[in-house]
Amino acid sequence: MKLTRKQEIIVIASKLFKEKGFQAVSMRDIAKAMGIKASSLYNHIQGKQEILSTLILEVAHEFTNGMNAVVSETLTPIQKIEKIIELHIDITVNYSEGLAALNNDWMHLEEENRKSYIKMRDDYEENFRSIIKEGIRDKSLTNNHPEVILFSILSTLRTLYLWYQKRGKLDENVLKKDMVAIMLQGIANH
Amino acid sequence: MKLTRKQEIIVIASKLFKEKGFQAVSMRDIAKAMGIKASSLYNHIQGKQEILSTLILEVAHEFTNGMNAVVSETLTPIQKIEKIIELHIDITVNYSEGLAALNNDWMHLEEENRKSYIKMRDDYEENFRSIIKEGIRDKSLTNNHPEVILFSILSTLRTLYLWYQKRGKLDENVLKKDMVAIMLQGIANH
DNA sequence: TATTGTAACTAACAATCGTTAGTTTTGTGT
DNA sequence: ACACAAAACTAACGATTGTTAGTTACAATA
Repeated sequence: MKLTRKQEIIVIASKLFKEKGFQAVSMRDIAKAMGIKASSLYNHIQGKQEILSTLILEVAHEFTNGMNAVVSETLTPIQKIEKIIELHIDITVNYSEGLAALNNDWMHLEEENRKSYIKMRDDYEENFRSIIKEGIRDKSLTNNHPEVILFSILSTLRTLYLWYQKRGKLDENVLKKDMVAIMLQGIANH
Repeated sequence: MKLTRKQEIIVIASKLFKEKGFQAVSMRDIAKAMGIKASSLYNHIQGKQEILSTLILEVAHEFTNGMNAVVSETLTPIQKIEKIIELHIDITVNYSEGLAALNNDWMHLEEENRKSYIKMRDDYEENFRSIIKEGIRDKSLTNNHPEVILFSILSTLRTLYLWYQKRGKLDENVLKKDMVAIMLQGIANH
């Protein structure tokens, strides 16, 4: 499928953002990477802020939709967690650069978009938290502090994009299997 | 203990960097937070870059020294991993803002400092990797891909600073116990 | 061939950036 | 009261920022 010029700009900008961060990339940097002048970018986009918000909100919606799908299924807490791990891996593979922007540059979103991003993130975490608490209640999960469990898993899943590229040789399914094993069973042999 | 004016600047700047990132904080922002003019900062520091490098390299040395101490002790791989978790928690508690800079803004270090930071980080990871491989060899650790184990643990430890503040009520020792349990035994009840 | 829309261009804007030079204020010890 | 050092100030610099206005090149369509 052929990209529109606008999409091309967003793809190229996202790669620069991932390397240097949103604030360190100028419109002239983006233009140079496209082989055009900075002012020409404005034939296709409204401004720098639009690039960032498009990138981040697209990924945020992927997470929200994915989580909603998981929640609405009738599964055990552990099965739901496995689905969530799968969701993160899929998004990491398909939206690596957007994920970097979401993790590192969300605070540079303008007021309105920042608010709706934070809302989506909070809702996402709250759904995840509920699943964990449910698992602790029915004794399928260990009785550790739910907040520590939540952040341990989420930290790993959220920074997967930093590692996935280096591990290109590692198959997506093998990665999923190992990650599920490590998070559920731990790394100690017993 | 009383801080020098230089140290005050670095403390205040680090808090701003943690919120907005290095590039989004101007010397005028830092000065305003200090209640002085931007040019007055130069009576105490060489420039913006010095603030960043001081912050990051200080924390990086903490990690290096801590890891060297762990490696030189005669402990089982699992005991070494516990020590490393402890190390990260300690650094998180004492250098929260520097840790944020290290994680998010290391790429804005100038050539020489960036190189030495990367060297320290690579050495750190290599030491950690060796411990994990040793654990897999002697069967005290599960036979998952060592790289996946490494990144799972390190992701959690490295982003702890993002969560620790919210969980102020959680005692440092309880946190350590839960994190060790989760990483070693997993979260599934068995 | 003439028209039209797309996408590039040049030139410039006001604002802000890190930093420097030179000067004045403030506080301390004699 | 005086000297001296520390630390603030004002003013400005050249560079870079995101963005706008107005214009030109080019390709497809009528």
